[in-house]
Amino acid sequence: MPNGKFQRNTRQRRVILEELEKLTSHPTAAELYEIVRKRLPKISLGTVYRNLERLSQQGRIRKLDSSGAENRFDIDLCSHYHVKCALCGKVEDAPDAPAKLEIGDIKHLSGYDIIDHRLEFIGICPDCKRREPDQEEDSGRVIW
Amino acid sequence: MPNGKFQRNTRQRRVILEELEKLTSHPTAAELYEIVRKRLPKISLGTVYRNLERLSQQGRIRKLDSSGAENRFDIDLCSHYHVKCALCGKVEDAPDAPAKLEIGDIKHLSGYDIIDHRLEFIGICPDCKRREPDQEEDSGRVIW
DNA sequence: GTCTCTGCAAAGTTTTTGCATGCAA
DNA sequence: TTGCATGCAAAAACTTTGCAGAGAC
Repeated sequence: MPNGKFQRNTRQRRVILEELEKLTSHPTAAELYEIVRKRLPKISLGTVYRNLERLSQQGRIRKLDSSGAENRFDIDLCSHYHVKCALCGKVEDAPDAPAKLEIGDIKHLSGYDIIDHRLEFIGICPDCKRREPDQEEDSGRVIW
Repeated sequence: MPNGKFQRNTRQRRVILEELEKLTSHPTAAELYEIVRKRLPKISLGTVYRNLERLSQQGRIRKLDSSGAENRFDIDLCSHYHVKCALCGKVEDAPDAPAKLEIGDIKHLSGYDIIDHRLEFIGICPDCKRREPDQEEDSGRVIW
């Protein structure tokens, strides 16, 4: 998939990609910036954004921003689903649901040519379950 | 579902909800602001945001922000799926896929207690198909 | 040497918030 | 009257961009 433009292989881009690969959860740009900064203290947030954008245009990573103010990024090795915690906002990979095949077969819908789909489960993660066994009322953290 | 707080039934909130009900697509806060402004010229963007937030906490509408910079809002009459245009970013309702039952049965996943799920199809809408029969390369509008 | 990428900082967007006043109940 | 909601404007949060210098090839 030609992007038209020649791209340099910079240290910054390599480190960003490497750190993203290490993570099982999917960080926001700011979170990734903090992580990358441990290895490249002088890197700027702008560079992180620019690389994330470029990598996602190349299809090497994917923008998620499934719910919440900030975008999150994911290594796009193969398509898969996500689970999101309704309380803390964390996003992790979910094992492929059996529904995958069925959904993947849909090519046309409401006049649209379907090229992809995204399935996200919303729930309470183990950490949050432990932290607050049952928590209702408006906590100011309703994300969806 | 108690929210703890007494809520007034203001003209602004009513109009926001009414206009949202009229739409088949799911607007951003700014789009809705422009629409509502035709009926209430003095309403402020802040009020639209505050009401959208409150309504979504009550569960009367739902924040989508499925992909893209801005959040979108949807009347949450019953749960359903969405189709999003990869080119123009428009979001519409999709007919329930047969997969629904299957997916809905999943209650636990990766240690999470699942309380909901969201399925979004990504494709090219009829308008965009007409406008640019086939369009690749970086158009500066890659949304996902 | 050429041309892309970076760091920095400024600017742009989207969303939230403080405060005095307005208005529903 | 009470106190939540509004309008306005300022601030905050997140993202993009311009530019001169650095670095990849």
